[in-house]
Amino acid sequence: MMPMTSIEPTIRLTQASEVTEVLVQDIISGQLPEGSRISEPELSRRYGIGRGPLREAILRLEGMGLVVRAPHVGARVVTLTRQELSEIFAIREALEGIAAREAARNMTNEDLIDLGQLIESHARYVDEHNGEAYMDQEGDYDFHYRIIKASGNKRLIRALCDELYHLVRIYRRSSNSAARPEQALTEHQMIYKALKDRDGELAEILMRRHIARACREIEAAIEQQQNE
Amino acid sequence: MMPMTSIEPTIRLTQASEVTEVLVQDIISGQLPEGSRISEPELSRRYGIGRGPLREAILRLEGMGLVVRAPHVGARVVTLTRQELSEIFAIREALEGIAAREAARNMTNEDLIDLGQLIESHARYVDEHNGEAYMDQEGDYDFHYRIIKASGNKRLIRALCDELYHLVRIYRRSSNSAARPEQALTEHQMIYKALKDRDGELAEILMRRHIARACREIEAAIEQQQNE
DNA sequence: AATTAAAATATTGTCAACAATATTCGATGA
DNA sequence: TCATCGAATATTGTTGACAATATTTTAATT
Repeated sequence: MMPMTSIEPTIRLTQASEVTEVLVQDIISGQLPEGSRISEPELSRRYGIGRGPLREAILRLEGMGLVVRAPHVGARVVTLTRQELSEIFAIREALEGIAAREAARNMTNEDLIDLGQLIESHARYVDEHNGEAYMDQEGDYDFHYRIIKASGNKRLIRALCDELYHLVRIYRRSSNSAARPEQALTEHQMIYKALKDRDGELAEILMRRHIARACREIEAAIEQQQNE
Repeated sequence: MMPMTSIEPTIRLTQASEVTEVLVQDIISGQLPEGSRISEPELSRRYGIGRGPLREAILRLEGMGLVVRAPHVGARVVTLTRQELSEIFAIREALEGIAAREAARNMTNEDLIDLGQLIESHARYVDEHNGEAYMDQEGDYDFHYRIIKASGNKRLIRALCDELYHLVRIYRRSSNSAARPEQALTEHQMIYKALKDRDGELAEILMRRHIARACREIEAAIEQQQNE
């Protein structure tokens, strides 16, 4: 056993999965804007692959909710109305709440230590940069990612990390959402404390409020954006 | 506008979507048992269609979580371990809780009247049948369906009705889960009252407890089933 | 006999052509 | 000029063949 010494782990990804990644990136980056058509012949030419794998990729995007398909008509990049965005956040609130609750039960002590270090590095960053930017919001994602992963619920992880988050990122691209870093940091610290205390109920409540607040901020930002 | 008088609304479904339905039914009915391989050539012959539409159907099943696919190996019907079943119920608890909360805000008065009638018919049924069977559990689904639909959250509806429920139904097939009807009916009535009072918070709490209890019942049934 | 290696087989992944449907463009009429 | 109808075009849906990979069978060696 262990016959081959190949470092390269023979991960010859399939074309369909590769082009799926590319399409996700193109949508999130805005190269394929919201509402734009997904033309099979065009993309087939652009990426130099047949329509078969491309269709598989589009099917996957539909599963992620990044694309809407109509029979005999084709696929379009989803357009996130304000309504839909708030729908997505409602789901996120529910799911991440559960994730926090289960994480409180399932996190290892090592997980907790790592999470504490992450928060400390965020705190330093916010301190040094006078509350600006907050690591381009990536740090926020890190925090949420780790808790979701720590929940140990595979379907939950898939639903949040592989599906919902892409949708949120689409929105984040176009809006320069403020994201008050001190406030967020404080909330993270409280959630962390609840996790460390293994208080799943409290962790859930705090996580839900954290996300609900972020949702309200975004809605306010949209409001403001529309009034200028 | 409105040029054609065709009653038949030109719903010429695509082969892929038709075979998707068939496969879902076959999986839920147990004709394709848990863990069995999904062979493309075999099913292609059996249903008399090409492999293209069949692959699209399999992709969709994967999106629903009914099937697990491995590159260059193929797809298998998912096998629901006890662990996974409890994962699914955790997600259901979170999502249906939110659905109840939003339904309390968005239900029309007519929706409420209809729901009340549904509960009354359930009550009559339980009364007449001395607490047996409870309409093959279909009535329970009806109740949940209506609340989910009434939430008005399209993504939530899709996640619950088009994806999660199929998974629960797979399990229900093999187990003759008892489902104590009086208890369930009482819980339904309480949820209904909260909805009528437009008390979203309470409706959410009650719905979550309702589902958590069902989950515990199922786990107990599994336990018992294994010990015989 | 058991284990490994190699060939044969079967299955999945991909491609290119064809069929069915939708969209676009232009012609015709009022 | 505008609306409506029809032909032309383009796109999606489907098929069958081929390529790449995995699985099974067979053969050979220890």
